[in-house]
Amino acid sequence: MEAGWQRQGKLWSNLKELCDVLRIPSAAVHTDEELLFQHVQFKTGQRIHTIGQPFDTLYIVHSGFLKTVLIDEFGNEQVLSFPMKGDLFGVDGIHTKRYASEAVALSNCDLILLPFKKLTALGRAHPEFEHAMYSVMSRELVREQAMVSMLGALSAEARVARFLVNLSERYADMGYSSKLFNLRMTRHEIGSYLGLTLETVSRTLSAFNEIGLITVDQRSIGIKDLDALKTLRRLPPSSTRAKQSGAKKAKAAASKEPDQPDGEWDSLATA
Amino acid sequence: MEAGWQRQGKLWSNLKELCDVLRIPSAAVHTDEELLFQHVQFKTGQRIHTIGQPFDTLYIVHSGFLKTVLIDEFGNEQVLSFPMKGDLFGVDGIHTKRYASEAVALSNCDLILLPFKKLTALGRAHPEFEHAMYSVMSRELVREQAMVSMLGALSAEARVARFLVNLSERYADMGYSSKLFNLRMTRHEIGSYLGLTLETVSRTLSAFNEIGLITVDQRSIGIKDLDALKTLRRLPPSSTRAKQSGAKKAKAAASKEPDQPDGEWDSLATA
DNA sequence: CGCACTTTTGAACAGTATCAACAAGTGTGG
DNA sequence: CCACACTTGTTGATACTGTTCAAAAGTGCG
Repeated sequence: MEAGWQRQGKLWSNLKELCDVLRIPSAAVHTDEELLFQHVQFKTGQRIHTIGQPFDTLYIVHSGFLKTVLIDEFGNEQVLSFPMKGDLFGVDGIHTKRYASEAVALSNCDLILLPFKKLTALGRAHPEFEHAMYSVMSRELVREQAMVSMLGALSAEARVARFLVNLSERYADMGYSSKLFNLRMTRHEIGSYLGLTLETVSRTLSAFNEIGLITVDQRSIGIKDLDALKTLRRLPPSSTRAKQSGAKKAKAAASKEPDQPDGEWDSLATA
Repeated sequence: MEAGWQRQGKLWSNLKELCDVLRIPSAAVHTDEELLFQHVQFKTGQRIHTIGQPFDTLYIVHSGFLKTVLIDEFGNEQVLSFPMKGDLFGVDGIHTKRYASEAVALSNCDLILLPFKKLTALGRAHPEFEHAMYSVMSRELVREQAMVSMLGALSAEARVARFLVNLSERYADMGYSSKLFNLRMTRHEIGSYLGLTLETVSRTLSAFNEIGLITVDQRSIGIKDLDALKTLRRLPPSSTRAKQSGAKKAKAAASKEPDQPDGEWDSLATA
């Protein structure tokens, strides 16, 4: 038992662990740093913060999957992002001192709390940490810009294709299989995220399956032709598709290859 | 002649002026602060930075109008924002140390240079300035989120309407008329920004003009019914529109009311 | 003055949304 | 344990919003 913060099933992290999760260099950080960061757990469906709630802390995903949403004047959800391991969220609360969006757990989650006061204090003590925080916020902004660009210019098929490619790369980053994974969100949520209806998402996934780019079985996705997905701009007409149905009846259902955690507390089992 | 930085037609600003332009509290700032920030001028059409160019400084618009764009693999521009007085841009360069977007002057511009190194140093010396910078970056993120939401959920008419409302409010903030102003960008650029074609933008403006919400004469826009623009979700069918053309033949062409600067160097004439 | 760019408007078409029916899976309570 | 309600996902038919292609007029600049 190396430290007190290991008690209670790892409810705390030190600065080095925080940096590692965020994928920022922790070289210059003193490993003897006393500062500890509290973890907090949420179960599937629970709300982390709501719109208008007073802001004081940022969240870093240690494990699990979430969505952040905006709610329009008539209660319709607009999905903004699907935070997962290593992502920071809550940043939109800094400006008005109130969260501008709502965050909901799509699976059981383990989050690291980063009080904004602590962040600024830390930035003053560790210049390279301050730089890293600006960098992470910049990364978020670039991500949003890419979303705007996608929504503004790409067809439905291209959006879904890029969504799958991004997810695949994200899973690879996290050390899971990039070829076989489960979606943590519904078609409706994907559609909202991509500016499409759930029917269009469903049809597009079916079409990709038909031409052998992927396999689909409910939430289970198998990537079969990553390059095609990456470069796809628009689908060939369905008349062309009808013929070439060959070797692609391999429903992914049977394969039980270990792809990603599905446990009670995602990747928290390493106690 | 109060200070050396007034020489050469106001090429420098102190910290207080910087904060004022950014609309952040400068109360705690020492007015005797020695630090000066260089200005730089760009003429219409000039490029401030390009994609991939090494990043080291942020820009704050002191006067003038710009656009920031992404360029896709085949050279198509995707407009991301239209920075104007008080806006910060270049933030997307922090993460990868290279600008992720390109900024172009739509009018003659006067920009304040904020070297990123200077920003971080300043943040350490003035905690409230550091907080303000986080706040401004958060504001940018919220703005991008609003764009994503708009592109994902609103009809073409609603997008154009909201664009006009935002512009109107922005002009009001800057002290210009919110009821009569000139667009600094082409229909094509507006369309790119809103995820529409230039034809749709043109048609929508014409339709708004027909039903009396605005007056349009090329780049000149007159706001006639702000509330209707704010709440507009979708236009009544054109068959309905045909009848009710009444008191709205007032082409804005004749009115030469002073609305905003159009000089050689926008609002730089106050020397 | 001429040429390139911008804007407007029309007509036909295409891509998605909408509406609807149904199937499969999940949880609840009798 | 099964009946029932509810959520999620698939697929089809149809309508409609916005794009594409095209033509012409207006604007501005060298």
